[in-house]
Amino acid sequence: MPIPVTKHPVRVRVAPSPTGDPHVGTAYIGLFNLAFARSHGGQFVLRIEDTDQKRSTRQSEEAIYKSLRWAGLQWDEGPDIGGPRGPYRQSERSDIYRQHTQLLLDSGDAYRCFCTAERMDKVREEQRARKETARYDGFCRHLSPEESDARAVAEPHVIRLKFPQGGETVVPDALRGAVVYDNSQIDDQVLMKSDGLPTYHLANVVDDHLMAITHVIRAEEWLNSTPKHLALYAAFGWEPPVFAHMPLLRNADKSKISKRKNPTSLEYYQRAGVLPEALLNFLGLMGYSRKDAAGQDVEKFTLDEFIADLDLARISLGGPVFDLQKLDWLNGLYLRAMTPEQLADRVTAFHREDDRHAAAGHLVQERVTSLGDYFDHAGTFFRGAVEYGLTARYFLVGASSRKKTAVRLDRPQSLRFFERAIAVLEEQAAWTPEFIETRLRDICTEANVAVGDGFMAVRVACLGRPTSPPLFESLQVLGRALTLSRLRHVAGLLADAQFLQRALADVEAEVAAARAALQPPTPTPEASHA
RNA sequence: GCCCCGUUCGUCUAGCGGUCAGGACGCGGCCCUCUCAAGGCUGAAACAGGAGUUCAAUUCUCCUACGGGGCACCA
Repeated sequence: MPIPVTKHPVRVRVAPSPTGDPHVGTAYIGLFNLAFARSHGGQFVLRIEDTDQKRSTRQSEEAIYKSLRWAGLQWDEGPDIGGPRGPYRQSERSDIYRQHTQLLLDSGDAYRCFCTAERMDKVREEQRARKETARYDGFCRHLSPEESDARAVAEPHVIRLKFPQGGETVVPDALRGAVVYDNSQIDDQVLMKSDGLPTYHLANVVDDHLMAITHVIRAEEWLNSTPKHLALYAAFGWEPPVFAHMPLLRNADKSKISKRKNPTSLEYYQRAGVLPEALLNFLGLMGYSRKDAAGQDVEKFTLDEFIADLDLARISLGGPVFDLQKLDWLNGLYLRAMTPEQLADRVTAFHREDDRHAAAGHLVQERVTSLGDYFDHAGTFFRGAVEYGLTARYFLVGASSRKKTAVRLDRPQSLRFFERAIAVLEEQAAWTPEFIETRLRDICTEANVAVGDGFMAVRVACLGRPTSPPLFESLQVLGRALTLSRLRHVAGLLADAQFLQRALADVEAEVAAARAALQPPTPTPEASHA
């Protein structure tokens, strides 16, 4: 089934929400959107969905630009570069949403809802008690226009879509055909929040239309809300775009990819020395595959080749597990394909453009004995995961203490200690040594362990060694993305009850092998007879 | 709980009624080799289960199971 392309030019978009780190899922969806646009001579738009005032930050927005550019996903129109259909930041489009909401109010396709949060909670509770689907009960749906207008003056309210009751809605999905929904399953979605800002559903439909988006290629998590979007297009009298819902990237346990179980921040990959072309190549293998003219599977390809080949209809819908091992292999393939000069240039550029060196130099200066010695001390700042051998024993918080009275945590307690550390360091705050130190001290106190012991556990987890420059400055240099990924990695290791035993067994095996190598060779029977 | 989507080696996938079910990562073995990688060769490894349609089902239909997603004044 070919993807319908009736309108020209093709216009697609990626619409991240600037809440937290730039996400690898954004790059994944961005890649397919960009490639689709390019392969049809169309445009790729970046829109910032910052209607959640509480969580959106400008800092996160900047990080998204930086990371998407790094990855090589350059947009044709966006908040930072403008374009004919702007503004591209939803927080700057409030008037547009207000006008369109008024249109729906006037036409009777939307209505004001004065229900309080308390009432909504109660309704939901009752529905749950009766084992019904929790949905809005339509309490305000039939208020008279007069009452609605009168109360609107003083009472806080939201505006809801009057979703058709009865019948069904068919979502034509370009990847899976017609998906049918019973309208009774769908409730009256809030379109405008009481703060006067639109919800995703309204903003997304209005913007997609005004920005002349022809194909909405987005993650599968949106499939179930598409009937509401279709209802909005209908209420406005607009022609809906073509929808294609991509499978969700998964963790190893098949759940939706999450930072708990995978590095999801694009900054992580950049700072871990992953080549952007390798990352895109890898993402292009998720749910998709290609063959060469001879029918052989092709694993390695450039963005241009991906674009030339792209056929959305070939996307496989099973959720692909994001496998770092294969990414590593691909990255190595790219590195090996370079000439030595190219490799040197890339390494040099990677380091020259990296802000870690200025601070790392400061930390390492007192410890280096030569220029070449530098990376012995600073190398850990420029890698992804670190390997732990015998040092894994420090993960049992307290294992480093020489004081007999010191508290030592067992494995589950240590795991909780690390989880706590992750939680406090995740907090949206400036990534400074002061912030890190304060938070880590707090959790040591909470856990009732000596700060030296707690810090040692974190040091080994994040830097790989029990000796390092001052911890907090080091973590600052390492950066939030790498620090958290290493802490999460260790938490994952600690979650395995057998991990430490296995690490110990590995070490013992190594020692045994070394010992065996030291033994004089036993004379062979032949030798002794001779 | 309700709704929706999905299900081929551990993982990414090819397959679109008749195949020894192919490739890739990872894993094992062998070769190459001063080490380690890389590279070459090679091995183990999958159609979730059950009905039906058909001369023939991995492929089509239905049911079940399992996985995922959604059911917010978050996106």
